[in-house]
Amino acid sequence: MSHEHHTPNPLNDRAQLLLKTLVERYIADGQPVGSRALSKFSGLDLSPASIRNVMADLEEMGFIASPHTSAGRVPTARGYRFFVDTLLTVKPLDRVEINQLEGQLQVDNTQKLVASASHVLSELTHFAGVVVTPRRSSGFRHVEFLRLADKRILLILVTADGDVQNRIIHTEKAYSPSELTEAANFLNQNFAGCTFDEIRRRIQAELRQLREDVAQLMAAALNAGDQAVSEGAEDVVISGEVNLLGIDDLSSNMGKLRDLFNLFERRTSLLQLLDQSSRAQGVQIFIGGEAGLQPLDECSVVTAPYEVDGKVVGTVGVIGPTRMAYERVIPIVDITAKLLSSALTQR
Amino acid sequence: MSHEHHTPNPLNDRAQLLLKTLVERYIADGQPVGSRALSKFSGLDLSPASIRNVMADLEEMGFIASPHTSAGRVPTARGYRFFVDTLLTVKPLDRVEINQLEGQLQVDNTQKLVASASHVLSELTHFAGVVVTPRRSSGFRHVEFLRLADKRILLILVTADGDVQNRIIHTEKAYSPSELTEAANFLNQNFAGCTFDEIRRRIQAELRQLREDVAQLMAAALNAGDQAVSEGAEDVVISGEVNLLGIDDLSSNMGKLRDLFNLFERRTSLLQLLDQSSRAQGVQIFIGGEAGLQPLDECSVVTAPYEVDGKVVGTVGVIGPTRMAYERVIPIVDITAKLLSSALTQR
DNA sequence: ACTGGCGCTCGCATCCCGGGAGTGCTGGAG
DNA sequence: CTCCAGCACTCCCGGGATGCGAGCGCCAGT
Repeated sequence: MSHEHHTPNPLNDRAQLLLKTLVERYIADGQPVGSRALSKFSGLDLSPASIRNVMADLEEMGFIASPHTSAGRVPTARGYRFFVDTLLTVKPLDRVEINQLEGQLQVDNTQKLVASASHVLSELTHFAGVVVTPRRSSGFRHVEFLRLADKRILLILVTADGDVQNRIIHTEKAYSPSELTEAANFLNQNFAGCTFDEIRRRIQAELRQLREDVAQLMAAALNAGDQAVSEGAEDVVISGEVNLLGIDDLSSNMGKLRDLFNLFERRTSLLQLLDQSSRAQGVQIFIGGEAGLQPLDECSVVTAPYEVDGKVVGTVGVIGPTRMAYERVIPIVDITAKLLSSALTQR
Repeated sequence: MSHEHHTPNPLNDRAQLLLKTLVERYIADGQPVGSRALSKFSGLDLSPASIRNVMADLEEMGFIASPHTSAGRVPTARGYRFFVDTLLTVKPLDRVEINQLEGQLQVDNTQKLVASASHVLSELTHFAGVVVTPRRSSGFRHVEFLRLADKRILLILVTADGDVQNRIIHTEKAYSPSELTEAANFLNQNFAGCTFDEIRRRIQAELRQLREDVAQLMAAALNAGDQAVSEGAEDVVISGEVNLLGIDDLSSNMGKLRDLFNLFERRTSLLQLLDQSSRAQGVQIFIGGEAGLQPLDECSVVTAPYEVDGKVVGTVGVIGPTRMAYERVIPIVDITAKLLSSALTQR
């Protein structure tokens, strides 16, 4: 019995080094890497022929594959996975870049903040940036009823996290301004800080003490609140999809490209994927179809959750081709998530 | 002297009919139209040979052109122009479709309304829908200061048209709730209905009668108001760009397609184009490069202004390939503009 | 264990070639 | 004068055929 085969463990050092340089070369060039190229760039002093043996092993184990008989090798999804898990060396962003990034975030408004974060991600990576809008903390803070016309009232609702929703209500009765302020004051003074469910429960009791029409008004407000919380709850903001048109890896297959962009419009399934990431902590990477969505076969998604007051409330990420410069994208996503967290926390 | 050449006026009746059917065929098929096809579909009982003579004339006058020697003819930009100006017969939408369209508009909110209008346009035409957000009437209606923390105040501003802006202000001093309501009341009671410029002028006089800190607060509100009016003034909402990926007229030239999508992201130049249309009244059509933007040379833009209370405040439109079914798109854009107008007016 | 060499397999670019579609022109018929 | 059939011509397009280059696997030799 041979005490050891020539591939004792999953991967010996030499194979790892070669896999690493192969992936790096391929990411840089975009073209299948041959044995000669590898022998030049690996640093090891080996002839192409020897390298070919290792490559054959790597192929057998499913880390690399050749598009056709006489092309070089290309990393498979599994190859990329191993690469990012154990071979990759990320270089953190330097201070200047971080400041630059921070400067691009527009902090005056949650919506703007999220939009600018998404935009920054796409600008820096030249791929598509995605941000899942922060989950509402779903508390009630303040309400205002404003009379627009006899039977149309502008409802302004401020949630606990300081976001403002507005909505126009059509009523059956024409309320006077004093009725409106009365109703608003009642809600503001008694229920600030409660969740809408709480309010609904507690209000049942007090409801009969109020004049009927005012009660009706407040019911409308509650409904709007529920709707605002549930519907506005989670959405995903995408920026720079255009960048993906320039990526030749993707734009070769027109059909695939269409599918991809359709995925972006459908939002929901993308949201599902991004929500997965918010359970983990730190940067997470989905390579190729790992996410379970076909349109993404040739894409990778790099995500990181962000938090406010220590609780995860959303996810930022980048969608690009599988062949992306992970060592750059990963820290960018990481930092953006952290900046977004701190910007949201100190509001 | 010959009293008349064989093309007496710009176009005789026969030439017009042939041009019309040629454009219609081309719009339907997408393939260059030959003389034989024309002789079959024109309704005239003419042989291909005779038709060829007319086609030669049409080509000489620049209405049609042939991609290469032995293909049929395709309409030029000028051909399309003549077609839509004098040859086109639009069939108005039937009642059912209008109701359907109206049902898709979400009326509870200006932003939603605009977004849904854009979406509807793209759905119905299978091209890209664009809507320029309504110009602010720039009046002040109501303001609210809400204390978030010691030195951070949520400013809620309602403009005359019932839209709500919100913004977080960082102040040097920590205001008490009563100071905040005082300032808000002062503004609400004295200046409702004024433009921000007016307020600024009139407040100069009264400013010294107020406590300094309160004055500072109101100055912040005014600045926010100005900014809201000017910045939020006009933006363009685009939907269904994805649809354009499927159009083979466009997706053949990958480079052009990129340019087009970049145009969509840059917004500003698109906005300029759409603003032109808001000066005219009724549906307006820009064919090919008529708009002066190269990325659009193979596109047409069909626009119509919409109004609130009889004043034009924005534009809706569709961007698609030059080869589009104008007789369908035109009424769709027209009706959408009208529905949007009435939805905004009765708010 | 490593390497040089050999034969082999593909992809890709090029060229060639025939079929098809459509045109312009011309001469003749109504 | 109008129309039309016929003809020669041009051009696109698709399908082989061919040559080249890149890369691989294998093997024998060090």
